[in-house]
Amino acid sequence: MRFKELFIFTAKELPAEAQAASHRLLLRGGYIHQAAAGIFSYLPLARRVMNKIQQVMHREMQKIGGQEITMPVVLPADIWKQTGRFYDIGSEMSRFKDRKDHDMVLAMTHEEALGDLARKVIRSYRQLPALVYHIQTKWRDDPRPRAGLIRVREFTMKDSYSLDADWEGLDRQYRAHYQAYFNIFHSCGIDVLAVKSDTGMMGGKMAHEFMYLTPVGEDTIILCPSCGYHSNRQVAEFKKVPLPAEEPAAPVKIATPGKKTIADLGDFLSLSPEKFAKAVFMTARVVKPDHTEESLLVTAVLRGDMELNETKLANAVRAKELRPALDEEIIACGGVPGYASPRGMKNTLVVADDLIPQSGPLVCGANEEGFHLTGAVYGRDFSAEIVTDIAAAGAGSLCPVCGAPLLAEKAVEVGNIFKLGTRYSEALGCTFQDQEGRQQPIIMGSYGIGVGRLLSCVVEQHHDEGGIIWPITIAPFQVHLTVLGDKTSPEPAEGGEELYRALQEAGVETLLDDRQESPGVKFADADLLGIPIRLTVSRRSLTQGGVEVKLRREEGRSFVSPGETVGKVRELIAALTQEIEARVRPVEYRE
RNA sequence: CGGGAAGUGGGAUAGUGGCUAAUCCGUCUGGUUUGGGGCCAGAAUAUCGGGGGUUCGAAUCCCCCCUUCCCGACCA
Repeated sequence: MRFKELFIFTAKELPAEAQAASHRLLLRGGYIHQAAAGIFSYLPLARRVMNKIQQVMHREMQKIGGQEITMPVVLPADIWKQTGRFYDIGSEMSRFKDRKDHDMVLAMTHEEALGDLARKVIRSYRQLPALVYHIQTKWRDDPRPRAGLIRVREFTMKDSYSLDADWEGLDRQYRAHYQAYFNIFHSCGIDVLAVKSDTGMMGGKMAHEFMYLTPVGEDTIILCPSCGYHSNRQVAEFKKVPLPAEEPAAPVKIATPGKKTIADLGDFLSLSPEKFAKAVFMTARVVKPDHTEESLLVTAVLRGDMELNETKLANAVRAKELRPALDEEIIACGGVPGYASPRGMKNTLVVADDLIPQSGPLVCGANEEGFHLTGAVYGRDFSAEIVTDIAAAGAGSLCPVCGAPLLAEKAVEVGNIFKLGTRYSEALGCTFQDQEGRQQPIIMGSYGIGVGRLLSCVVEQHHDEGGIIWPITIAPFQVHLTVLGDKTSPEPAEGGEELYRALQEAGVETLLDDRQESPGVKFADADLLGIPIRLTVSRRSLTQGGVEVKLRREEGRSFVSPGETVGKVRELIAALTQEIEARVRPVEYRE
């Protein structure tokens, strides 16, 4: 490809809104163009990178027996009604009516579409197991797109779906994906961590997320530096240390005017936070079996030194949505905001963290303006309908495995795998006939990777001040050939053309910068675009033996004769490719 | 959805009631230059996000709306 003919523009300056490095560099390098919030066009360079990423995906999917299909982006709403997600999912899913007044949706994922397909195709256990995948557009009307391609509304996802006759089969496909996903990320040159995660709107039995650690991420990962335990904060466990046993005394009401927070109370009573029981009020939206919804005030009781994990609480009460309760809602159920406790409240579901029953006497609200209660004991002075783990792990919490202090890191979720089980097959009637002639639900799994998000994470990991530094496996071109010519000395231009032709014939993907620009512009653009192997033909290079060879990531440069250049380039491509592929290795599966 | 910020040629900015809306980058034409965004000369491109209002006069003040970004809620 000749730079002159490339459909691209590069920029020194860019819109002020771009913050993340990948966003800035992809914009400046002319890789992407934003059409609206979270909606992008992909220009030739980005398209080429995505094609390469997709090649890696095809290769790894086919290695584990995946067959490529394509499912539609516009789907009939009926199948989404059958699984219930038409009702469970809010405005993140876009709906419309076609000209015949049928309810339609834009696919935000394809479990329903695949289920609909599978129930028509699969008849017998002889057709199982099966694995199909596609690379297709998804639309999720996210309330807050951000950071370029990291979080968008329209995006391309590689999603695969496994169909099995038994749970062992699902387990095999799940583990096969676990390895295949590491292979994909390693082939693209990024390091990820697989963490156990919440199943969220997908439902199902188990899920892992593949996390790329970066400060621009929005998820929080809890890590143990000592034993390697790691988990998404949403589901992270940690070791809770009960307080030393204490003689329970009778509860005493004490005046605490104006002391509404644990910190204020702690100072006021000279007690540390773990001596308190705090009540956190959330309003949950719960979907009933008839698809109607009801609101419910949930009173979460935690020890004063702990924070509420909303995902854990939402799962404990099976809430579709959970938000902080308004004061009016608390008052309506008999609570006094700032001085509230489960004592004496009505019409509320009380959920206590599992540490609460193991705690001795605690200070809690008296449900009376200006008063707290000391010496409150679980079971005697207050109780809960549900007792389970609802506390959030954070930096400094203790590792559930080895007890060392945990770390918290930001991360981007670049992929996920779900053991769906029979959640979709039962709802949609995807059954097969087993060896005994009985109809059984198909056991499903689903597995996704966001292509654009992966691309931008690669940029996050591989860039410097000047621009991107692509891993050779997914670079838009392998070689960036810069020609510095001038009218009085046509030799560099001629040499460049000749070399370009030779590289083309050798099958090397080459971008030839044949523009009439100053050397500074050309080198700056080459740094920005990030093509890994750099060749320069100039008067100076010709006097030094021929062609200058340099890697984007290194300062060092060498000279080879024009005749040796293609061979040298092949050598470099092989070495760089091998370097990346050496990262592809078996990984240990961990729950 | 809550909080904050911003919309001025293609991009980045200046311009807080008064002349023909300014500067840098980019673009176009001609010339020059070719090892790190070079130089000279000339040119085109703006109903100042949209609508309404106040005023002799509005990019500037007021009201409504739209869009984008950031933080949160939410989300894979």
